[in-house]
Amino acid sequence: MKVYNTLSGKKEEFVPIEEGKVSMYVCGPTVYNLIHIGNARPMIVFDTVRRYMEHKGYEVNYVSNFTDVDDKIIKKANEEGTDPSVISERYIGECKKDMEALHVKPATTHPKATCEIDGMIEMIETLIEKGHAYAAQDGTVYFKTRSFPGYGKLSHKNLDDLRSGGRSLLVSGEEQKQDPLDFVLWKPKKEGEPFWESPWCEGRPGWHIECSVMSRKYLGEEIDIHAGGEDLIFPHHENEIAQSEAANGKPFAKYWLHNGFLNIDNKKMSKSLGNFFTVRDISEKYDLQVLRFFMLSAHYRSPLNFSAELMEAAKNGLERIITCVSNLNFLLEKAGAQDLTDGEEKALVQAKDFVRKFDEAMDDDFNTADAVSAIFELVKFANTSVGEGASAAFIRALKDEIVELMDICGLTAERGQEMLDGEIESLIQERQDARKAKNFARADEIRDQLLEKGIILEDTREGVKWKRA
RNA sequence: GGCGCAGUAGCCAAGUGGUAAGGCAUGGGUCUGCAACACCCUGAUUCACCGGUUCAAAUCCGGUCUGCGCCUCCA
Repeated sequence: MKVYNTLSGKKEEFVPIEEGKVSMYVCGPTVYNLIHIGNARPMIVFDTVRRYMEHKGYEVNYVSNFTDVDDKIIKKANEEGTDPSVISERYIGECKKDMEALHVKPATTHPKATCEIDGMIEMIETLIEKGHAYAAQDGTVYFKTRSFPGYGKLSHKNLDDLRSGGRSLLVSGEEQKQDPLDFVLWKPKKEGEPFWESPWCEGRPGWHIECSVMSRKYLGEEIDIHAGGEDLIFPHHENEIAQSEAANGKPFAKYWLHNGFLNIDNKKMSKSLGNFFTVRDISEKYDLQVLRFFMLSAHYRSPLNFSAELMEAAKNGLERIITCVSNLNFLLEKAGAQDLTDGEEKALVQAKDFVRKFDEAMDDDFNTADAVSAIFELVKFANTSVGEGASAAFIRALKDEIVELMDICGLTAERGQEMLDGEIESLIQERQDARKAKNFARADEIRDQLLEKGIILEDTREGVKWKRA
């Protein structure tokens, strides 16, 4: 399995620190509002990475934090006249609902920054002791960027470029910094802000230290994978590396994975442009599984454009796969013969090629676009090779393959066993009787009646099928 | 200014040296009482442009144009 490592700028063979196990940290959202579809991309793609790893037999320890102390949370709390924790708890709850609908598995641990303050203070103390950090007059603690030789290795920047190129870095008004590139580890409280006691002042942690501490606590000093959006490469992840490696004295994460941005009409999503969508917005029109499928249709490192048309296309494509599975289930019930014929055995060997293609695509830096295309090819194969007289074993084998590949992607291809109301069932029967008697007016009337209730009927050679709209 | 990414059919999107996957949409067909649904078939002599390397390039090198991101605790 190869993964693209931002650190080296190359695809590398994935070799976990401990055989058979994967430790993975994914930077989570700041919980000040409903998550937007951009937040959903890393959740979906790295959940898919996790699922694939698990499919390969790895035991994955997956940690993703909630940043629950932040200016925006405090601002919102002040606006509502409530405590910041009320805001963060509310949106953690909402975020978890969205994740569930997106089929993002809960992390092994979802740490919250506010519960890890002691660990942060401890790491900051270590950094000061080792000469990598210093406290200013007002109690602000800064990381001394120049003290860490590897600074810039992730984002491939060098300090001198940053100095000469940086715009506001030099005029940030933070003249108490020894160097403009130094960043905050601990900052003093302002009036009305939540705060914690510390050796330097009453205050709260900087953003970057949170992840270094939570990652170490739940996964250890050295981890396999650290992931997040590409915008986090600098400064967030660069700073995490500096903090963790300076404090622990050993390499931090072996592989750094970053997803590309989600754009709207090739523009960055922003509230000011009015092209801002929350996951909840999308859920009003689509099963969120469609959003997941849409995101998996491109490679995770590419920028991905979002639009209503593309969601429609994704919906139709996903529907094709789901329909195939439901057709197979339908045929399964009707299947006469149970055992595979020789021809069917050969066909199943052929079908394995698509499964192999799927695995090869995923092994190549999680190329979900290619993996999904393998599923489509398998669907086509099933559609063309399952005819009348196909054996139950054959149909089931193909169906199981499709369902399993979809499951690795976090997609549910098999509709649950939905029970028909006795009323609906009898209406369908009545319509069948009417059709037999060529009373098509009555038949159409019943069809319309059911349609109003969201039941779509399909008359096929094998009988009447129905589905919910 | 510094660093980086991208430009493949109407749209989306794989492919990174060996002669263009897959999906959506369109068109044709099958099925059907009709319809809807579904299914099958259908598409780039060509990969932004110009040069170069090579037996061979969408893929490598140089240049040009275009779009985008990061350098502001925005995933």
